[in-house]
Amino acid sequence: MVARVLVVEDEDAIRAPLAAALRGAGHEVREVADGADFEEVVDAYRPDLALLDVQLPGGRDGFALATALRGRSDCAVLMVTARDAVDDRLRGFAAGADDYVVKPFATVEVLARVGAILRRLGRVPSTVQVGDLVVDEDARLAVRAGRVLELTATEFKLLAYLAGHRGRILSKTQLLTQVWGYDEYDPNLVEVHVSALRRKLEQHGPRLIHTARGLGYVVRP
Amino acid sequence: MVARVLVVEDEDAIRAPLAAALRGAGHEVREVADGADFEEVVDAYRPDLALLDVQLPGGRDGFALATALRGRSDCAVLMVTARDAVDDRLRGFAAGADDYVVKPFATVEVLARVGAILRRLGRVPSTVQVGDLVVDEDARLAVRAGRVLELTATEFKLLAYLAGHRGRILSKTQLLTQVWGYDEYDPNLVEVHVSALRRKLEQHGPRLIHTARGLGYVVRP
DNA sequence: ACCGAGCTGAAGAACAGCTGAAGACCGCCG
DNA sequence: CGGCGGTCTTCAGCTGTTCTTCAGCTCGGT
Repeated sequence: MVARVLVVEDEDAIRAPLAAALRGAGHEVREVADGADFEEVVDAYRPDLALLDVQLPGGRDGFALATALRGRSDCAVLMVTARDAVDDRLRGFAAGADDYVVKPFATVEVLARVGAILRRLGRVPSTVQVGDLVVDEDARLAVRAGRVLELTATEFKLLAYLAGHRGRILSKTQLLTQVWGYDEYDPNLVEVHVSALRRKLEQHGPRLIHTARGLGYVVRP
Repeated sequence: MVARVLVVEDEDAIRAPLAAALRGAGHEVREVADGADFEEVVDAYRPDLALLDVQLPGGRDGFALATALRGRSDCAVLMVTARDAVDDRLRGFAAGADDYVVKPFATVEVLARVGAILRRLGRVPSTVQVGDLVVDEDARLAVRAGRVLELTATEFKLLAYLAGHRGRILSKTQLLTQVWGYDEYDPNLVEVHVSALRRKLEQHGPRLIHTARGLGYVVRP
C-alpha cells in the first residue's frame, strides 16, 4: 500500500534518511521540522500516517501533536523518541499513538512498523466523513446532519469523488475525467452540477464545497 | 525539469566533462573543487541537487558536506565515490544522500540518476519557509504566523516564485517572464502586485519582500 | 532640491463562476 | 408505440473578483 506520510522531526540527520527510506518504499513523504502550522499542514496534506518525534523544538511536543491529530484526522500515528521510558510509552498510547519506535533505530525497522500499521489500516471503510456529512459509496447514501440527501446519479458520483479527496483542490478537468470520463473541457458542466449539489447540501448546514478560483473545488468542513 | 546543480569534485578530468554533460541536458551548473566555503556557496546558489565527491582535499569529505547540506537546504544529494564499499554506501545514505554513483562511471549513467532524482523531487510536494512564512506550492497554501493568507492566483504564483528564490535579487523582467510569461517590460505591473502582496503579508509581521532599488526584489526574513 | 524609481488608490476591462431556463435524452409505464 | 417524469447538457445573462492600466504621489540617492 502506498501512503502519504508526514514526518515531523527536527533533527535533519534523522529525518532526511528516514524520508529517503520511506520514499524508496514508494510512499509519498512530506517533511516538517517542527510542530509549527501543524494543523494547516495536516489539513492540506491529509497524511495516512504521521511519524512524530516526541521531543520537538517550539511549544508543542509529539504528544500534543498526536492529540491534535485525533481531533481532525483519522490518520495513524507512529511516535519516535529517544527516551525509552515506560512512562513515555504510556503517554504515547494515551495520546492515540498506534506504535512506537525508540531512537536510535534502524530505518528498516521503522519501515517494517510503517508497513504493519498501513496493512492494518488497509481495511478502508467505504464511508467518508466531512464535518457532518457522511458519504457511503457502497450504500450509495449521502447523509447530512442526520438527513438523507436525495441525489441524482451524477450528483452522487461527484460528491463521492469530492468527499473522497477532501482537503485537496480538484480541477474541473480532473472532475470531468474522473466523474464523467470526458476529456473535453467544459467548465460549465461541472459548475452546473456543483451548483445543484450545493443547493441540496446547504439546506442542512454551511458550505462544504468551496470554490478555489482558477483552480477548481475543495471539500472542507 | 531544469535544475541548478552544484558539482563538488576536485579532479578536473572528472568534473569538467560531468558539468558539460549536465549543461548539455539543460541544467544550470556550478563547479567547485573542494568543500571550502561550502555553506556560502550553497546559500548563494541554492542548488536543487548537489553532486558530492566523497574524497575531497581539505578538511571535509563528501559525507560532511552532505550532512551540512541537510541543515540548510532541501536540495538533493548524489554522492560520487571511487570506493565501492558497502560501508560507504551506508554512510552516504545515513548522511542523507539520495543516490550513489561509483567511479569510474559513464556520464550517461550520472545523467540518468540525476534525472531520476529530479523527477522524484518534482513529484514531492515541497514547502518553502522564510522566517515565519510557509509557502506550500502543492497545497497552494501560504501561511504566515499561523494564519492562512488569502491570495489570488497571481499573488500566489508571485509569492511562490519569490520565496522559492529567497535571498536572491529577482529583476522585474525575470518576474514578468517567470510568473506572467510576458516578454514586454512593464515594471508597474510587477509593482502593483508586489504592493498587493505586501499588504497581505505585512498584516502579520515585518516586511519580507524588500526592494532592491534599480535591481528588483528580494525575499528575506 | 531634483530626478528617476517605486508605490498605491482608483477605474474599467477581462474573466471565472453561478444559476435559471430550455431543450435533449432516456427509461418506464400504460 | 407514445407519452411522461426525471435527469443531463447546453445556453445565456448576471455577478463578483481579479488583472491591468493609469495618474499622481512618495521616497531615496545625488
